[in-house]
Amino acid sequence: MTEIRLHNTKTRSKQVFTPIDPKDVRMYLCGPTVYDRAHLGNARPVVVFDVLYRLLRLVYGEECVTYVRNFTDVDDKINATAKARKDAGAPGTLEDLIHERTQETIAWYHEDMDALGAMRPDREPRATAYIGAMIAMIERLILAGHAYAREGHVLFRVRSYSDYGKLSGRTVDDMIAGARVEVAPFKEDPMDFVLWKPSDADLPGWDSPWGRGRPGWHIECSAMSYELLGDTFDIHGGGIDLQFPHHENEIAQSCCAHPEGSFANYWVHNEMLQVEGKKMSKSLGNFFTVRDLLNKGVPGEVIRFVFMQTHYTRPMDWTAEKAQQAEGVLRKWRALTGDVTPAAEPAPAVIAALSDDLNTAGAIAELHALTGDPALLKASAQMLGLLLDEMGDWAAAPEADLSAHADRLAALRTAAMANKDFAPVDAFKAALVAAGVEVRMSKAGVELLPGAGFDAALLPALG
RNA sequence: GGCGGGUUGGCGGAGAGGUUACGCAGCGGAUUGCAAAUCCGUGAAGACCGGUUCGAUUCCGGUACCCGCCUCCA
Repeated sequence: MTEIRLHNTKTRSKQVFTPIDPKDVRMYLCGPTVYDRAHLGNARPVVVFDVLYRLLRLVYGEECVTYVRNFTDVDDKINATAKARKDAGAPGTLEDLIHERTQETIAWYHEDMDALGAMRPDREPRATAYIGAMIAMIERLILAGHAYAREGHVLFRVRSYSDYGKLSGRTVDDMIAGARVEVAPFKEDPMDFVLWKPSDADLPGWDSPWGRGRPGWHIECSAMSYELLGDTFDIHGGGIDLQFPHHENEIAQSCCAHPEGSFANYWVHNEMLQVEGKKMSKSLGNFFTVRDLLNKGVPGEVIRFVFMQTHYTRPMDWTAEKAQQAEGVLRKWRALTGDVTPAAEPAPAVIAALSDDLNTAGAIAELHALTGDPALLKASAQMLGLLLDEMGDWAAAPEADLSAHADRLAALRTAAMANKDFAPVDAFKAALVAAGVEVRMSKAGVELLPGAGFDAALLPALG
């Protein structure tokens, strides 16, 4: 069996991956808050963990891997959008409008991530469907002395969990020193975080032993992973920005509510995305969504390829130049493998690269070495979620019958060869090139191919 | 202030204590009326200062610079 090694944030080292049960490998990824279109940074973990999912399925068997990615559909930004719609006169209750908003955002998310060649996880639980499980977990925490209710809130008692801070390598006292935590009079300790908070009439809420309210952000992942994967599972993933406080809090909640388990054995974090060397942010004006890129004509496959050229533990810089280069490579490979039947197995070198902590850049380097064997190239690329049949429309040559132009060019060339005046044939060729046609003239004849920027309207007249 | 990551050839970007990464671009050649495409070949690196070692870009320490998190932004 292929040995997979992963960088485990928990131990800060690359470790051999040993599943709890090779017949049931379980992975949880923190998914999006569904308040709007996913931006490009949201797509990075999706692609990273899609590659890991594909690798696990290959190594352990397709039926032996369970991949869970949640939708956070309880959020103030969602509430704000719904409220704005209601204030603008939209029909339905606030809850209806919230549901409407999250439904449409989830549909967008699926569209956009599908375009990147990301497989859908096995389970995509919505937080709102697990409120009961969250309340049950909070009650367990209170019972065990790890949480306390105050003024309609429930807070996690950080000092009650001695391992708090272990994942992110900090201690509670360190953090108090930096002290950028919300101070609330009802907190026993400034580091204590919210498990449950009260909702007023303008906010969505659920009945609970502590009154009508809504869950804090961290509890949903603890509750859903417990319900779907159990008290101990294999891999927990997400962006490195989630390491603290989100994942730290998840660990505290899960381990205190279910001390019989050990929660996630391997923590895998992807580094952040930058755009042209800078952090993507609205204030810098370099903020854009996956949909923006797709609409600009950047194929999802190109985005995926660019992502995969950088190791997931390194910051990834998105640049227009990389996208252009990636497109060129993919175009070439697609032309090479177009109607080829993929080999039965991907190349061992590609699997070896992936198995070494998801070395996608190394895997792509191996693909370059396979151009002499299109069937193997195709099988290997498809294992990585590239060169898939369903995502190749962008690379198809535009349909155009250029035979009349080819004949004309051939005639002009024949004449030029005879009278040594190449000006007319050069002019005609230049016009074709300007229309996006690739012109190939050899001693065998003339071949015209519609290229990437082909525009039939620009074709030269035949007269 | 606390914690963590990074610095590789013109550009992007990996692995490995000693042997060609790879891709793009460049250069030379074949081919072409000229090109394009294709094929063949090729130069080019490891922020800085020390240490360990027969030997370090790869291990250790320090310096500089960059970046992320500590603000429910992946």
